[in-house]
Amino acid sequence: MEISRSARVSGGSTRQQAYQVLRGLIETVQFPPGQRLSENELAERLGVSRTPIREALLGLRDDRLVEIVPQLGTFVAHITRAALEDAQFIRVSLECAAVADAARRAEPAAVGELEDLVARQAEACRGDVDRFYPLDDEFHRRLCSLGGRAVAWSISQRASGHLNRVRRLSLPVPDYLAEMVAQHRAVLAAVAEQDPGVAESQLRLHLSRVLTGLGEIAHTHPEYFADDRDRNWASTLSPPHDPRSR
Amino acid sequence: MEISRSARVSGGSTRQQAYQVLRGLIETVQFPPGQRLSENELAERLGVSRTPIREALLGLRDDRLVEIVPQLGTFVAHITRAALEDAQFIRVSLECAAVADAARRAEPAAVGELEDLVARQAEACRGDVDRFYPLDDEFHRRLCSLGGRAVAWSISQRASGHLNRVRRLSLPVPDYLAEMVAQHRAVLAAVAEQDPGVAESQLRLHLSRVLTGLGEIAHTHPEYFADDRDRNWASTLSPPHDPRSR
DNA sequence: TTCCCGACACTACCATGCAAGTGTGGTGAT
DNA sequence: ATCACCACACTTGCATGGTAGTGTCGGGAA
Repeated sequence: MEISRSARVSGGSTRQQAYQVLRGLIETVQFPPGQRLSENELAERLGVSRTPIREALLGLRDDRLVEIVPQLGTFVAHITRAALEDAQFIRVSLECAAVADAARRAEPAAVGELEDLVARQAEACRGDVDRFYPLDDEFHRRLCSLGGRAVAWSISQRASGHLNRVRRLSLPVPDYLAEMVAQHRAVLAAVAEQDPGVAESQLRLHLSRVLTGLGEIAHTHPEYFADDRDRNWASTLSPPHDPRSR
Repeated sequence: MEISRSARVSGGSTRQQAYQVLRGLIETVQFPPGQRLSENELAERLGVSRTPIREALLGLRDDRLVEIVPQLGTFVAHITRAALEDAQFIRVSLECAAVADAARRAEPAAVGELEDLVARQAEACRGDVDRFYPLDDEFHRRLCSLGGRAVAWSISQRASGHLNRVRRLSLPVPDYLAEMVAQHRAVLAAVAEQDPGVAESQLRLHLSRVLTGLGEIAHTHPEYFADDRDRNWASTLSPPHDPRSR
């Protein structure tokens, strides 16, 4: 897995490439939670020195994707209920606020582009499912940009490392993907009709759907999780949100 | 300004201390926007090597407080309207969502502690005004923790570097501080009455107040600001830089 | 006087060396 | 057989050296 093959296309500095590669390996669970990450070993395998590796790992630590213990080692972070709750809170808060702004400033041209994107998602459901996730991310990113809140997506994405891992662990059931597409359509329709309230509540519903399969995943892959309490994941993770707020 | 005198008390690694020191110097505008920051010079002045300085600067780049131009230099970021809007959006979105949760789970004991805190703020208004800002931060931090959303404050604080600078530039008019305290009381009252909607709208009103003096500050300190549209020298000084991918 | 151009000083990026601390496994004593 | 202990291998944190690229400034030509 040399860096030249994995992500030379992404350009940028060695540090950025290393960050992208490592983040991808962690989010796709190719580096499973708990795995030890040695600066020396990673530097050798990626064909660079320790410095950019080290700096990339510091960034991943900010994302709570790795845990660095001085003089001991660096480890891929276990999935915890607290981390998932935090990530979900950040994502819902930022993206819902962003989509509300998007609904207020909805431009027909941009909405049309998003509809095309959703149509491509519907195709990807039936074809290669690995193509769905990038389209999903692209949808949410442009939804934020639509309201002039591109920063919402960048922060949300940065904080959603744990969520992306459980998303990857979820088996891509076609029905599930079709439901995603339908929810995207619902959000987009509300945006097109310039109804911030409905757009926000629809997006909130959509985002809460990501964690529904969590209990099952925690059961099939217990070694990926670190219980910071009980294992009652699904019950507390989608708290009854007040739909009337805001 | 050796690191041993400035922040040895903060403990932690050299990198964390360097980050704290530099962030403080930037937020208090002792390092004014546009100032050049040389790794070598900072390392010498703080009495450490370039490595922890460099890593601290990378963190400050994530916070958008410095701009690193490869092979050219590192500069304290100018204050821009876009950066302020982004920071404000993040802060409002996260803290409003957090305070809504706080209102739902309001515990009388914790509310009482916050009332004590507000009382101390009222004292600080008349006394040393420099004591007000830490109390202000503490109030917002504990408000987030109250609803189990401590992460909201940590992310908000990390993103609020630009806001903290304009706060520092605002002259501490006593009336202004008194108004802050009154708004804190209003938010807290809504939380105590377990009214998420009012708590959220009151906090939104309070947070929007921070930027009211912005126009005047931009007039008295034009050199600290960079119009993010024209001004030729600014475009060459902040060239189209890699869109934060770290 | 004005303009072009080249040497220079300086930058951040990356590579590497050294030091302090921790877990482990083997060895010796009991 | 069991336990204590010590040396070793390995870790990250920090210091330092080398490299490619950029802006600056001064000298020479027009």
